[in-house]
Amino acid sequence: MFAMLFEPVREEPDFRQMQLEMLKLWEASDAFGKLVEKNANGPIHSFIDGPITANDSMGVHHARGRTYKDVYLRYRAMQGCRQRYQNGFDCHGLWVEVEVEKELGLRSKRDIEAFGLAEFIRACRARVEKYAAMQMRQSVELGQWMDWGNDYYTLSDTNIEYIWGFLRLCHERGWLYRSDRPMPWCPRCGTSLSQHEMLDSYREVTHAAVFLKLPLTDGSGEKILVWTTTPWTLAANVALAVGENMEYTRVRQGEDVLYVATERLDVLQGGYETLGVVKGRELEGKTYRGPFDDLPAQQGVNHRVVLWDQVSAEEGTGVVHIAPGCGLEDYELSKAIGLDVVAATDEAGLYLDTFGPMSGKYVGTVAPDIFTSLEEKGLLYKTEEYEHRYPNCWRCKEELIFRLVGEWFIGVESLRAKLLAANETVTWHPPHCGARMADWLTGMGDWCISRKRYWGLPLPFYRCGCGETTVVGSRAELESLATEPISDLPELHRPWIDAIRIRCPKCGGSVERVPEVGDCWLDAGIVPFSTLHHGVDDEYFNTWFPADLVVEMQEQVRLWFYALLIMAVAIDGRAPYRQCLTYDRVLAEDGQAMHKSWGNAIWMDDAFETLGGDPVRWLYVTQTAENPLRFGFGIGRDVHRRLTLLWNSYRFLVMYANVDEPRLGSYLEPPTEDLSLLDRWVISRTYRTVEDVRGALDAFEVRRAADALETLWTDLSRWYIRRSRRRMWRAGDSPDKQAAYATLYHVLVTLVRLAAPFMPFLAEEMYQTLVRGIDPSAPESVHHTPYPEPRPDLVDRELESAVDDLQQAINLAVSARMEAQLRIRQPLSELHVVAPEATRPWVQRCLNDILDEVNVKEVRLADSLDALKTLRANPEHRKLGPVFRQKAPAIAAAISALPEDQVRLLHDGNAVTLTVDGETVEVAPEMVAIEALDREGIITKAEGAVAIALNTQLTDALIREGLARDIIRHLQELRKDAGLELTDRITLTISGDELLTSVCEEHAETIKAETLALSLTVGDPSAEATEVRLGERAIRVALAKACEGEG
RNA sequence: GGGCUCAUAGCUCAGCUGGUAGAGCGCAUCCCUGAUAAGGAUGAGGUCCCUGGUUCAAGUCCAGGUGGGCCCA
Repeated sequence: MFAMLFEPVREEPDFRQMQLEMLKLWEASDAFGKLVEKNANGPIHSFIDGPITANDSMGVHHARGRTYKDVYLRYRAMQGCRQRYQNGFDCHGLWVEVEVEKELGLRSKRDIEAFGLAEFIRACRARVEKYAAMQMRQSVELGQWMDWGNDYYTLSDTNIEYIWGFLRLCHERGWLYRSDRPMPWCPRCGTSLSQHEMLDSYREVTHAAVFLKLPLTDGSGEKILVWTTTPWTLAANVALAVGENMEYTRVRQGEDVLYVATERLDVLQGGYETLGVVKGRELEGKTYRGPFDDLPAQQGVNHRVVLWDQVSAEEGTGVVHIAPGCGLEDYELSKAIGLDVVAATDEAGLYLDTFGPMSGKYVGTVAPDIFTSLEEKGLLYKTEEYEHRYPNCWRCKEELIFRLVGEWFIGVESLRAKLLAANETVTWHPPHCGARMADWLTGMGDWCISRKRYWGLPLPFYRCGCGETTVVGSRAELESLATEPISDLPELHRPWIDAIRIRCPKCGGSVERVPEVGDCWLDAGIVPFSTLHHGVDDEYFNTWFPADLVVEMQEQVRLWFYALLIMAVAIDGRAPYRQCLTYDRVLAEDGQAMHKSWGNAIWMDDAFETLGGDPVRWLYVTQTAENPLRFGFGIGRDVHRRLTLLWNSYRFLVMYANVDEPRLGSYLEPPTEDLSLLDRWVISRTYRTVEDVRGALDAFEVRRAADALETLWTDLSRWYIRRSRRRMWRAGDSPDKQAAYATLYHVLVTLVRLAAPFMPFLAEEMYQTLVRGIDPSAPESVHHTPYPEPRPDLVDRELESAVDDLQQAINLAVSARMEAQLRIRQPLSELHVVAPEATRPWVQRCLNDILDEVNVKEVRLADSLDALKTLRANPEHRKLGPVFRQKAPAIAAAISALPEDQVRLLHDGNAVTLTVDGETVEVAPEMVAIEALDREGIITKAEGAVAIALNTQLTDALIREGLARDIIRHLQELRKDAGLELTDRITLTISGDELLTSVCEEHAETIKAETLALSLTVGDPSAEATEVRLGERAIRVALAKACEGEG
């Protein structure tokens, strides 16, 4: 037994096992390290990784972006690029705090402080470390080649210091300010939410809305009808707003005279009398008695009617209740026209102690008390259930309130134009994300950067009683300003940082840090600077900044992409990225969103276990990035099946090459000797695919690249291998066989190298077997080989389109056979093929393929099928009538009866002379419509420019040959059942009726050759013979493995 | 209310710069078979969401509308 050429390949691919084996191989050979070394002097390709929140095990939705990232890093690496490969973990923020609170059984900020901040922070850090490690393992399993161990963590002091530097810069430029503003506020979490965090927060809820009548204080006794869906804010009312040009109707209802917008009169309950109408501007300046004027908080407030262009008549009464302490728009209006501002609640959503009997009550449940109070004061008109969209806390689902709080902001107005200009320099894929960014930049408000929480970067702001605010820009600066020498500051986090006080540079007073931490988008946005050593190593920074590529989810446009852009433009003046590739969400298989809490999320580990790494990746890359994508195991099975097709081609080569031990040539250089048209065709297809894949990847159309690959291996399997099987199967050596092997080998290896960035495990497995296994001097890993280069000289589009026509002809012929109910194994006598001018010479050279596939004895190329059809002339009565008048009917009858040779003349454009009723008339071609009919025994079919005619008539010889093929087919089945190897020889003894035995004798040589039989004896087989049924008939067969040396 | 996006075969989706509709899956019928728990062919007469417009020609461009999705307000 000689050594096999290739390591044998298992029958079915096991993608999970392959994944684990290749990971082991890479680890053992330090494949990634060697790649980095190999490309150390290559052209720079700078990719910056968006940090993943290290707060949970990864779900498959994380794999989408990570797959894209890895595809591009591997693609560029195979092009020789030098890259940084730094992965990032996002560490801070409420996400982590909320989970840690759950773990520790804490329910509020008070609980956390009682528990002890230092312990809490340590628990947060521990959670981040735990999940960062898990995510790293999962990412490695996905096949991501990153510089693991050299990851950046946004919790690092370095990252924090870079943000401090940025904040000080903002302060120096006058962008940083603190302001009281009504912020969306979660009473449970005790913090405001940023614009970023408001996403997904609105949901349909039903609230009790109230209509109340507020009396004017001009002595008229008239009242204004007002409506609100947030009754608790009435206690902070300072004004009523009306539309300047809106019309209000004065109505009498019982004791009351009410003002209501004319368009809203239907809100009135019961009958009323119309007294007149006024425009909103006529109401301006009127004063009224507020609903809670008796409260301490309301003392000194001047309640009046104001004009506002945002008042609409679509709901309520056309009069808007204004409480600047409880709503953003209200607050902005108050700033614009100088209204009083009344703050209403504390951190937990409880009324402040200036609210009399309501003090300490929770605003979320106070509505009934409010209604009672209004009722008692005679102000209540009516209440109703009202359904509307209202924001909830994205984390704990508590309904948000708006609360006047002091927060820190970065003013963006002076940056807006620069940001828009910088965005113009970025190439977005898809382009509309650029438009989305521009839209966001145009409408964005100032960036609220403070969070009243614990686990986050500490804002380095120190507000002195003297009015001076100091922004510390670095740890060194902190040390120089500190009141005491800093001896024990383990990290730049709360609570340790809170203990450091600084000396006010202006007055020398001792100042403590503000309690707030920063928005975690500051953490992520600073990454290009903190990881590229900005200001420390300029050469390094300028080498890698801006990034050539950033790949993130679409929703990150407003988030990370935005944070990156604003910080980079502020610090450096340039956009931090050149190309941005975005992708959409991952949905469950049924199109629903995936939610942990809905139980329909799929964890990465489960997906690996069930599908394996490459199928997960392939599922992603074969979908359009910019559209939402469905992920599920049903879809996964489909992907598995498609990849199996590629596996089968690989297995085919290995199996046959191990039998034949052919010379395979270089995997890098396409073969040139003794190539058949089929070989040239598949080589052309391969190199056209090289062009397509590179083109698509360069255009960031990953799906198009993956589709091109899949089409190639489909063509390879369904046509090249299908048509080459017999070339390999043939015994002995021949130039044609060598060419077939060399071609299949080169094409498969090229395909695998092209596919390597997409399916790193399968590609590696195939490369290891096909290349490394027989050539130890080849690169250690497929990922170390250069990405295949285009070879336009080998691409032959004419040949490819000829093969298309050829396949078309074969399909038509097979379809015709189906119609005639003639199975393929039954040989037929002849097939006529019409192919277009351009491809005919090629088709001519491929007639053998047609002979085989259609199983006919002869194929003829024809210009047209007309000669094979019966032509009939049908009279065109409209044309005949005007010319022949009364004779027309007779002439029409004569035309219908024309012999075919005459019809053919007409068909070719000639006139024909007829004798009708003894009279000679001439019929012109346009007077007839020619109809072509299939002749008995011939079926024709046409599609596009290709047509065929199949002769379906059987002869005795054809039938006998068909039987021989049936016999061969069954003998092969018996061979397999007997567990014989491909190359085992056999002996055959067959008995049967006279017809079958004579067929066996007649076709003995063919039967023996096809079944590797050394002998075929017609006679009485032994008792162990198997009966084989052939339709109505049967034969008995004894099949035995031939002994060594026999024959 | 504003911005973006999608609407193509039973299902999931392709269709680049306009030229007589495609793939995979499912289903049905059939074929092939030493790659074989693979592979192939054919089929369902698809209003390419609707209405207008540009054009010799429009899923493909333009306008308006309808219905999903995402986001902003």
